[in-house]
This record gives sequence, structure tokens and C-alpha cells, in this order.
Amino acid sequence: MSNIDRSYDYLPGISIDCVIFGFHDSQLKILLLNFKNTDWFAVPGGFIKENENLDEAAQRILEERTGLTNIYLEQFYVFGDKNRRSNEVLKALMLAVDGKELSPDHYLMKRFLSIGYYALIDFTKATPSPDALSNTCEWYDIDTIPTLIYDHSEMVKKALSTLRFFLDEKLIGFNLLPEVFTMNDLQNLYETVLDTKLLRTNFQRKMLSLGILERLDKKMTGAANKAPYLYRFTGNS
Amino acid sequence: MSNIDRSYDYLPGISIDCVIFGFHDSQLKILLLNFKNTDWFAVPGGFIKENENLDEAAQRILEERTGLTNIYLEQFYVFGDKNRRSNEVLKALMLAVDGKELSPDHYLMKRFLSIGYYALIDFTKATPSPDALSNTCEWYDIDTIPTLIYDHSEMVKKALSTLRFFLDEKLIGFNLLPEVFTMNDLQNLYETVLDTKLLRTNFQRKMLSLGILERLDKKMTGAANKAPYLYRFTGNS
DNA sequence: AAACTATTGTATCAATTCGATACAATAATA
DNA sequence: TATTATTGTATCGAATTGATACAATAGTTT
Repeated sequence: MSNIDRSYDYLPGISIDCVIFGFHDSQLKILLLNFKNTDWFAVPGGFIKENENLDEAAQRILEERTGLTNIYLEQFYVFGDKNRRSNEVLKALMLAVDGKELSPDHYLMKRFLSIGYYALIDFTKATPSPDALSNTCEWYDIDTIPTLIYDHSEMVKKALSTLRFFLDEKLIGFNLLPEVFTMNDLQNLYETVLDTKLLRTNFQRKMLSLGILERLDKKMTGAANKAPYLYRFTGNS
Repeated sequence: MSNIDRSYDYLPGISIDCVIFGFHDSQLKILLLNFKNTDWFAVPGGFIKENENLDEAAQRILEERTGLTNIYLEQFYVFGDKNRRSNEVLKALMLAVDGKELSPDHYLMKRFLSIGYYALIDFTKATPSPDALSNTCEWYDIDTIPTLIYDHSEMVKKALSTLRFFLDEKLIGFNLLPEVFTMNDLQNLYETVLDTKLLRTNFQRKMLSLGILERLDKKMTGAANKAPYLYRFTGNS
């Protein structure tokens, strides 16, 4: 996008929006863009190139925002209500960002569907960077998210409920942690995502019984107590 | 579609395809179209009108093929690989059906995404009818499905695995049965969809404990044995 | 260096769930 | 009235899960 009309490089009427989850300091976070010269926020998104598969497009968008490749991501819903995107908001937005008035037949003024992806990334490895329309690309705690444009709040809500649903089902939580972590880190993640307290001993039993964790050396924290083991996720079930 | 180019009435580059499940004679079935003058089969689909929400479009497509309104349906995936649809196949198809040669810049020759929906309907209430491109719209047992065009086989496979996954999770199986059914009918459905045998007594205990079944009169089958109760599904949990 | 503290790893008991079996009830038939 | 096939429910034991107990230990305090 930006100034140049690249509408012909991309599939018309379709965008991808990515709810990018990270985990840090016992907080579940998502990446949000702040549009230039506004206090409007949105989930990172983009368009699909003519010769790109959907997942490839999502990976490209994610790489541009986070600097990471090979990110865990999953389609979760297509948002396509006819009024999901207000053209008034869009015009005001582009005016603020670009200083240009969108003509009524501009390709962006057509109805758009958006394919929702959610991504799980290692917070410590990501280096967020804004896109051409935005000032900042920053982490926000999932429970203190500013008002988002269009239906982006709904997207976040749906992404979160999908993540919750699949956290136990598939074994995807590890994508939110560094490669090596303690059992306490893992429990913390589960408790935060699921928003429930779990019994430490039973959580440990359950995780160990899955046979997907490799026990490494102990982590000497410097605290006056027994040192916890470090673990690494291995797909072996 | 048919002869008239209605491309301007519809969102460009996007279609909806519906995997429509029914259940009859202990068989899980789906509705398939057979294209005119070919032995090619496909899942029913259509396009999205400019002023239609996605779910509305899917409901419309379903109504056109089954005569039913208010069908249980659910988005399950967007199929968007860049090579998912062969233009050679498309041209051959339209030539056979229409007798017309598609020009290279026809809107159908552009890349298309398809939003996959799966629908669960009461087999006994549906009256399948073909669309403008097809001869027949008929039920096929899920395990004897003819070869399908494009990526439609993959769609069916993914729809089925999604149905299996959610059958227990959400309580959606009832949509495949008549309003009133016996416990045996229900077990039959579960066994067929999940492709496993279940223990009758435990299945009954589990279903009754959910508190979602209303017990009605007995069903006098005329068989020389104890008559089973009839049940009706009620959302009450 | 011995006592103390906070946390961790594991064992264990009880409660619940789940698989399997037993059996009484019953609609129609012989 | 006995017989048959199926249904509804109870129950036993195994497996899973929730809750509690407790020993092990890295560092601090005395």
C-alpha cells in the first residue's frame, strides 16, 4: 500500500489479519499497530500476493512485523460481514496517515473480507517493527487492549477463545515460551492463557505424563530454595 | 453464473463451498453435484453477493440445494493455495456444460479462494436439487465418494475431521437426526461419524447425564422386544 | 556449620469418571 | 404362558483426576 497503488499485485477484496500472541512477565500479550497521526490501533495485516499461498502471505506479514521466520500460525476465521469495515473510518484513516483523500472507486473502498490468523511467538526473540501506515508496533497486555478499528476487537476475542480451546488439545503453548523453560514457566503460561489457577503438583504430573518434555539441567536461580529443572519441548509423544 | 456474466453482483475471486452432511440407513452421506455432460463431481458452492454476509450466502446456497432454511452450518477453513484450481479443468468444464469457451480474461479464470462451510441437515427433510451447471444433486456415502474436481476431496476430508472433532465438543450431532429419535439412532450416528464402536450402556449413561435430552413416549416398533423411548434434543444443559 | 526458608519433585489417598458386565423389564411371537 | 430380542439401569473394578503430605535442596541466617 502506502502511496503507491499496488492493487494489481494483490488479490482484490481480501486481506489477512494476524493476532500475534506473546507471553512475558506472566502476561499474555498481542502486537498492535498504532496508525500514524491518530490514536487508532489495529492488529497487523496485509494482502495476498497473486502468486502466494495464504499461509505464505501470513508468514510474510508476520516476518515483516516481528523479524521472525517459521512462526506457528493457524487460520481461525474469515471475517466477512458486509459492514465490518466502515469506509468513513477508512477514509479518515488514510487522510491522517497519507494526507490523501481516497476516491470512492479506490480499490480499498470496496468490500473486504479478512482471513484471521493467530500466531504464537517467542516474545524474547521478536523485534516488532511498524508498517508503512503506522508509528509503532508494540506489545499490549491482552486485558488492557485499546479500542481497535473495524472488527479487530472481535478478531482478538475470537483468536483468544480459539487459542484457549486448542491449548490443551494440540500442544501449542510451547511456541509462546523460549526453547528452554521451567515447569513453573509452563504452568504460568497455562494459567494465564486459560485464566484459571491450576494445582502445581497435578499440572506437573500431567505434563510429564505426556512424554513431550525433555528434562535438562537444573536452573540455578540464586534463590534460597530447591532449583527447578529446565525442560525442552520435543514433539515425541 | 450460467450464461450471464453476473460477476459484478458478486465479490470477486471468492467462492463458498459447502460440505453438506446427512445421515441415513446408518450411513454418513454428503451431497454432490454432477456437472452436465461430464462425470465430474463437486461439492455445492456459489458466490457471495455484494450485500450479503458470509453466513447468509452460505445459507442461501444451502437452501438452493436442499430446500431447507435455517441449516446448522459452520465455517471450517479457507482454501487458497495458488494452484488449488486448474484453469484447464475449469475451461473443459465450462465447455462441456455451457458449450462456451472461457476467454483468458474471464473473471472465473482469475485466482479464487474458497471458504469452506460444513452443514448438518436432517436427511429426511431435504429435497436435493441441482444447480444451473449440474445434472444431479445426490447423496453419496462418505466412504464411496467419486473423484472430485479441484481440491474438493481435500475439503471433504477436512470437513469430516472437523465434524469428528466437534461432534462431542459441541453438541451438534442432533442436527443430523429427525427431531425425535431413539437412543439407538443416536448411538448409530455417533458410531458412524466417529467410525468406532461404542458400548451401548455407557453411551446411554453419558448422553443422559448431559441433561440435554427430553424423554418422550415409547416407540412401539412392532418388534418382539422392549420398546425404546423416544428423545428430543433440548439445549438445556 | 547448623538451623531455617522457600520452592520443587514425587508419593499417596480419596473422589470421580469410565469400561465392562450383570440383570431385570418388556413388546411381540410362538 | 414360555420364549426372544432388545432396552434401561445398577454395579464392580480400573483408570484418571483432585487434594494433601512430605522429603529434597539451593541458598540465607544465625
